[in-house]
Amino acid sequence: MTPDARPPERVALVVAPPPARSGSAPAATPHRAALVGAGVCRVGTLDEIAAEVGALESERSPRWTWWSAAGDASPFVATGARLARCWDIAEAHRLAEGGWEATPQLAWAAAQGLDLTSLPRPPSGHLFDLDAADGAGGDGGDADGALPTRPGSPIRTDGYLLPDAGTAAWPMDDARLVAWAEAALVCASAQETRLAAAGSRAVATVTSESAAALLCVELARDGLPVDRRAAEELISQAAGPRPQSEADTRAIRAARDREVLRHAPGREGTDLRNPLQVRELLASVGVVVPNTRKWVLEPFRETHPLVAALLEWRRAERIATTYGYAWLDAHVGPDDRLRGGWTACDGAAGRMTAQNGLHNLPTSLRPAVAARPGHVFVRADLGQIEPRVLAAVSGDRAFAAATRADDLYAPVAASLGVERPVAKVAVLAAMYGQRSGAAGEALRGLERAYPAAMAYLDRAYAAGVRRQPLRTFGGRAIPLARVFVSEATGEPARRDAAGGAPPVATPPRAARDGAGPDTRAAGQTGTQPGGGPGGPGGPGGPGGSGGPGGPVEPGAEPARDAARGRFARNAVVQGAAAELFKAWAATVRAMTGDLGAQIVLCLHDELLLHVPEQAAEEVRRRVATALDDSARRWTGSTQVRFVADTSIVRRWSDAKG
DNA sequence: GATTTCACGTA
DNA sequence: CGTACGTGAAATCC
Repeated sequence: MTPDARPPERVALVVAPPPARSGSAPAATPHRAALVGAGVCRVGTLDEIAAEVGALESERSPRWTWWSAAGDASPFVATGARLARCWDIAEAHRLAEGGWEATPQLAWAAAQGLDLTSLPRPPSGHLFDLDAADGAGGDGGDADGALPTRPGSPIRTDGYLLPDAGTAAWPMDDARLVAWAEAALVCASAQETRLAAAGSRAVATVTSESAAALLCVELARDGLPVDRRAAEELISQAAGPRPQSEADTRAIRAARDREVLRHAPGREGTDLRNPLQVRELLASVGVVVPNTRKWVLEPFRETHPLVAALLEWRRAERIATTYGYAWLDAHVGPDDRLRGGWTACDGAAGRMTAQNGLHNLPTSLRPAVAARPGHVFVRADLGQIEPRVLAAVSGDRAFAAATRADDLYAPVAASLGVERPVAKVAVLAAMYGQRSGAAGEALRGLERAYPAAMAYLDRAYAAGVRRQPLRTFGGRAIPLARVFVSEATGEPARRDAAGGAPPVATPPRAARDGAGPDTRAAGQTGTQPGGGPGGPGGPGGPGGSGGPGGPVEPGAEPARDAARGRFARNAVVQGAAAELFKAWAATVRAMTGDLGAQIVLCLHDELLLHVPEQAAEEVRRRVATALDDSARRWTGSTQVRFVADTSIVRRWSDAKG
């Protein structure tokens, strides 16, 4: 199909944001779009531009370039357009700079090498913005007095973008729309130049991350096919029949509660949804626990019938509240598709995320995910992806040799002279951090057998502790400045709201500007924790550079430091696995679209495709081929083998490999 | 009304 | 055998 080997031409595709809403009027859909590049410059209605997009796609297959897929590609995806190659400026920015915020203003400034700490912000007050939309509707500058370089341009004389360019507060006429598209071209090119200069494989990563972001828009559009009647049946088994009224709801709830409370005479008033009261309830029957979590209670199952009843109650309550009828009604459309928002990368290591239960649907409900008549699912799981990824990113020859086995742990066990389960635990402990050290001996064996892989993990850990810039194999910056743990327990590690940032829902960062001590001020020379893969495991010590020298910094806090170290060690593996997965998903998307296949679910190491029955075998073959192709491109070699278990099923729950 | 804590589902 | 994510209910803090 591809006519030649030249890199595809960039064509910017942008849409005007919906006009500022007046009063309580609902936000309108964008109605105009622009397309600029490859010798073409068009402005028009969405329909007009969609026709142009279709023609260009089939004739030139350009590198569609947009500020973000969600903002600019959605209207075209909605019409059913299938676009092959793209460059997503927001995703490129997230990759290069870390964190989640990726407005055009921020991405532009970073790409231009401008100081991010003095990024111009819009006037601020919300009420104020409405006035600004009218009053400053001309090409007025903002408070800084910085003016556009020329009428209609979003670029200020000081090099930054106008703070409200691209928003409803900067209403776009056709001239502005074209300038907005031209700015996207400039920004993307600058991003590419910077990424290429860094000498990494980051440019390739951006293209697959961009494809993943476009896939996310398609996933949100298409949804996951659900057998509604099967879902209702499963829910009713767990949570009882669908309530017909408020009173009915209360009665069913009370009945469920009674099954537990009858084991505690005299305490029928306990609110089972209140953990404190539950703890007291348990204490009253002699079960004294620090908290009432499932794994804490599990050992007490036989101690008192109340415990078993409570655990069963929790299971039912989970279905009733989170995955019950309300969930079904809210998120499964009239076409029997479960829909939620998707993001191409989380704020930490870069995995995909999904909302509305798409990523944490209890296995007990999975039989309800069923192919439509005339269709089947092709499901594919990557096997042992994380240790295989570690072999690739660390360049460890011996570990790479182990990946040639279908079961990687078998040769590892042989090398260490231990049983397979011991080898497995040791590898997992090495990758994820051993806190309750069990496999000490086996770990030392790993150090001897696979020194490069272990050193890679150690370097990541050290970089995390020292807050040194760190990147995944594919070039994604890992945000280390913001990881902390709650001091007391030392347990729950979380990122603060500024950086890690929730993707779609309820961004609570409304008035963020402090944003914490964002350490990416200057260079951001991210280092990978290991030597390049091509090189002979060259242990080119990254952190080196003298750095803080002493092992303990002034403000060192062991609990937090260790948590950051574990986070970093996990992130370089998990994040690289996410990169490979997305490259695979993008390749599958590209290779199977012509057969009518639709990717309907991405689950970290698993793909679910909805395909016409007669195409199933061919799709299954191509999914496997796609893995070989994307793995070879991603690793740059054939040393590390990746394996996928693929099957053709009618229900998601069928035939787990 | 927004944020935090607890709990639990997935990988 | 740890990290990450999203969700809901209740408690807590303005």
